[in-house]
Amino acid sequence: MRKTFLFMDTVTNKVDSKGRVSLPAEYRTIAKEAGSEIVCYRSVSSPCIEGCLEDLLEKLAADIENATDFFSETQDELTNLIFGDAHRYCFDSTGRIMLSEKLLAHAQIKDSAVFVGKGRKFQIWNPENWAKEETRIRTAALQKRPTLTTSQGTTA
Amino acid sequence: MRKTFLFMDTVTNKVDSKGRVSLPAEYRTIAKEAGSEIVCYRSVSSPCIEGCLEDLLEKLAADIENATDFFSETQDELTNLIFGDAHRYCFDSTGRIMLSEKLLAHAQIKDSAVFVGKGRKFQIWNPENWAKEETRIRTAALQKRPTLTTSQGTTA
DNA sequence: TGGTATAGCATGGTATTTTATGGGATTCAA
DNA sequence: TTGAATCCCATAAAATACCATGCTATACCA
Repeated sequence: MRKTFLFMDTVTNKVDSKGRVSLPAEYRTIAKEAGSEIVCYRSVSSPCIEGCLEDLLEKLAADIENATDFFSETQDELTNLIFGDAHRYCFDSTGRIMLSEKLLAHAQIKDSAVFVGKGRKFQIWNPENWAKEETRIRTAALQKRPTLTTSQGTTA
Repeated sequence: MRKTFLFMDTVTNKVDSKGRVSLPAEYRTIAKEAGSEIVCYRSVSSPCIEGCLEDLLEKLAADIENATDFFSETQDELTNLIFGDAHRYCFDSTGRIMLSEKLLAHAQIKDSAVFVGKGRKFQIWNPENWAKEETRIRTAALQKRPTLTTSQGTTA
C-alpha cells in the first residue's frame, strides 16, 4: 500500500472509434488504492482535458462551502464552472474509459491521446499540441530557472 | 458504494407534453445511495430551477439556527423564499420527475431542460439561457483567475 | 549475459445492460 | 365524469461489461 497518490509520467494511448481510451495502468492503480474514481473536465486555460480523483473535487466542494456562504455569487459561478463540466469516469475491466464528445473536441483529440502526469491531477492532450506545449514550457522554465530553483528547490 | 455525493456534468433531457423529465441517471444513483430525496425550488438569483438533496436543506436550516448572526435579515428572508418554495420530487420507476408549472415558468423551460451539476446542488436551465450563462461565467472566470487560483491551489 | 518463459497491458470486437422517452392504463380527487 | 397525476410497458439508442488477441516489458533460468 503506497502512501502517496501522484499521477506521473507521460503515456500515449489510442482512442478508438467509440472514443474509448485505456487509462494508463499506473493511474488505474492509484484510483483503486485511493478508493476513489477518476473525474475529468475541460481545462479552463488550455486546450486539454484535465483529470483528478473525485476526492479532490470533494475537498474543493468543502473548501468553497467554507469560504463562501450559501448564497454567494462567487460560489455560484465557481461551482457551475467546475462541477458543471466534470464527469466521473469509471473504467471497465480492461481499464478503459469513454471520453465524451465535448471533452475530445475541446482538446482536439481524434485517434490518439497523451496522458501527462501533474501530481494530484493529470492532463490529456492531443499529441501535436502537447509536443508544442512541452517545448514552450521547457523554454520558459529555462529562462525562469533561478526563480524556480529557489522557490521550489526542484530538480527532476 | 461511493464515498462522495457530488452532482456533476451537464446533460440535456426532453420535457414531454405532460411536463415529465428524466432525472439524469447519475443524480438518481446519488439520491438512492445517499438515502435522501431530491428537492427543487426556484433559484433566488437566476432564471433557473435549483435542486439538491433534502439533507442539504436540513444542513442549511441548522446553519441558520446556529448562526449567532441574529441580524442577517437578508439570509433570513432568503431562507423563507427557499423553504417556502421547495418541494420534494420523487422520481418514478423510469426515473422521471414532474416539475410544477411554477418552476418551469420561472426557468422558461418548455420542451427541453439542461441539468447542470454544482457539487452539492444542481440547476435546471432552459438550453438557450444556459448557453448564454455558461459563456458569461467562463469569461468572468478567466478574468478573475488570480482569485480562482488561490482558493483552489490550482496550477493548470 | 543471453535467451526464453511469463505476466501484464493496450486494443479490436461483440454482447449485455442501462437509459431516455413515447404511449397507454390506472388511480384519485374535484 | 373529467382532468390531472402516477404508474407501467415497450422500444431505440447509448453506455458499459466482457472476451480474445497480439505486443511489450519484466522475471527467470541456464
